[in-house]
Amino acid sequence: MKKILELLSEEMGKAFEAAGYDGALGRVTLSNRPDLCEYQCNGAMAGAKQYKKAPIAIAGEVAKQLEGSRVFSEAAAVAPGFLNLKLSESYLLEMVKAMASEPKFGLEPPEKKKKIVIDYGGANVAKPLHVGHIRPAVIGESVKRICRYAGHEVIGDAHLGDWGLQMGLVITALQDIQPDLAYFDESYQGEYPKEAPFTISQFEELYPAASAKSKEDPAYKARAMEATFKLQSGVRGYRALWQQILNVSVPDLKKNYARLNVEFDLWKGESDVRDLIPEMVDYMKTNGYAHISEGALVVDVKEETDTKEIPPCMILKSDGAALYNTTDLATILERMRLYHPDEIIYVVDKRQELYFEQVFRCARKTKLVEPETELKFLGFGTMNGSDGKPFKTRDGGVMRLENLIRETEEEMYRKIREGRQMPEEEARQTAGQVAVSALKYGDLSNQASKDYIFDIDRFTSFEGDTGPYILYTIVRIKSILSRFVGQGGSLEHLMLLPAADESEKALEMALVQFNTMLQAAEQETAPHKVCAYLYDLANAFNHFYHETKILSEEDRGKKESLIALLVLTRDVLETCIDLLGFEAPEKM
RNA sequence: GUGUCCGUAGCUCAGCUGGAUAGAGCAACGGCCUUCUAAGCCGUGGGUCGGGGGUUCGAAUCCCUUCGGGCACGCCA
Repeated sequence: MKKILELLSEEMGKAFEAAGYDGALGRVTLSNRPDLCEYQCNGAMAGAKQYKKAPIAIAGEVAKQLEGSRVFSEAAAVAPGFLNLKLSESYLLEMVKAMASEPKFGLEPPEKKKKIVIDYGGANVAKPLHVGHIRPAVIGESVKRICRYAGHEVIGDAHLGDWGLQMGLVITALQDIQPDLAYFDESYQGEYPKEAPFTISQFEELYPAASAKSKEDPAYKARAMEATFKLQSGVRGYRALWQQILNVSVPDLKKNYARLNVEFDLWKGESDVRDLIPEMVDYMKTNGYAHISEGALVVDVKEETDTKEIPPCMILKSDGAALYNTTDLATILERMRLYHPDEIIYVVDKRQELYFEQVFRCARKTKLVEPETELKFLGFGTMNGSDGKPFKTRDGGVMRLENLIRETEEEMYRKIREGRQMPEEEARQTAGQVAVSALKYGDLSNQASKDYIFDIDRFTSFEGDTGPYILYTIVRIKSILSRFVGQGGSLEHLMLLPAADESEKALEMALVQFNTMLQAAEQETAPHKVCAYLYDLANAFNHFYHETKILSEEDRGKKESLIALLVLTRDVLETCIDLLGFEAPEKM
């Protein structure tokens, strides 16, 4: 179905035309003065100059055309030329009914169904996830769900960092601890053991220690680089050990992502494109795209229209080694071959914007992608502590993601135990769900591109614009519905009646905004719009709830209508939280 | 230096294809539970939208300028 503002604008446009004016002036927007009206149209003021007429006169003529309208119950011309509008309850009811009966609450399918690859998460093998990984995971997952809901085919790829120096570091560190392992014996010909010679918890110390050591000790770093080189050049033992590291690390990553309801369709990594690199480099050379500059192989990507200097995109370092650019470009090549996407979205730290600009230009210039392939950079800001600086633990270290989640769960559990009577096990489970909502909503309600301040007390609060508040609202609805069913009521085939009061009408108007909101969220890849909508809708519901007695309503038809409205509200709220990547418990 | 993003209430943030009295939440204060979850609802106070200029009937929103801050700027990812 069409969006409400489009329908209202069409209606208003007809009135403008009937009064002898350009119909395009009839653009209707949500009122910014809810005390005066529900919707407004400012077209009379916009058209005043064109028609050399006082805006109020135009508005008056248009308002006259709307007398007896089935859409607007009120259309008043107000100085200096506003058209203040109220929707008729019967028309609004038609909209709500249509929304309830149509798939996806009246969201129209996209004009063109796209195949989208979304690259998010930013995890590295053998390095535990830390708080810095929460944003790409949470934002990427939500964007994936939003695009998918909007009707596109979406492939989420974790694109693991599994091929760089960090692998060499971990291997070197392992060698120091267990030098006798068969993997390090170059004369060893037999099968390697099936069991990995290490556990995931060992990596937790191994990598940070190795990384620190390599910064201080050049000899150590040289060993790590050599190990990296051996791995990349295919030394048998190193490859086997690398595979063991993946075998241990990837399930652990999956487990941690799963706690945040983050699911990837692909667990590909940088290593997957290793064999494409020589071919790609050769292609860039033979087609004259790449040339040597300061010893390195580069592709120029600057353009006439640039307002700043764009450095060339480096394909190979002066020592001939591949780098991040190389794997990213090869990954684009691979994705085009395997999936041929219409769009690739990168959910990465916004500090990498210039870098990706280079990569995108390079991919275009070298025709790795088609001219119409969209390459989109979705940069996110830093998650800061209350001091406005990147979030740290109390002792100044980097906090593990697992610990952040656990601490949030503990906090939620404590609050639930304080405020509610609930069995231990149920309280634990509920705390888990509410904690995820707190973390995700706290993150997603901020614009992705901005830095934000992580405040655990604020996010876990049940008050205000928080995940727990949204869940609480849903739980309230579920509670009424289950009582209704318990009393023998059915949630099927309920007939909606026109809104009986202002709070009910306001709830319906909020509901009807759904398709508008979702389209904007999808087109702008903006999960925070879903959050803002959720909060508006939850507020509208809670206000309505306060004003309306539902289960004690004696008129059966009216009661069923109220229940139908509750069902719709619940469904929309739950759809929205699913788009953000969390879910509501039955009780809390 | 060049580019880029940001500066809105004490704090955290919306609003930015220009519209009426700039909105929320938190914090502060005051109301509302014999009745569907008060983890809720209603209300009060709190603002030179960093400063200046311009465009416009009208600017937080567009343009210019200035101050303050973040970030990026070829062999890291």
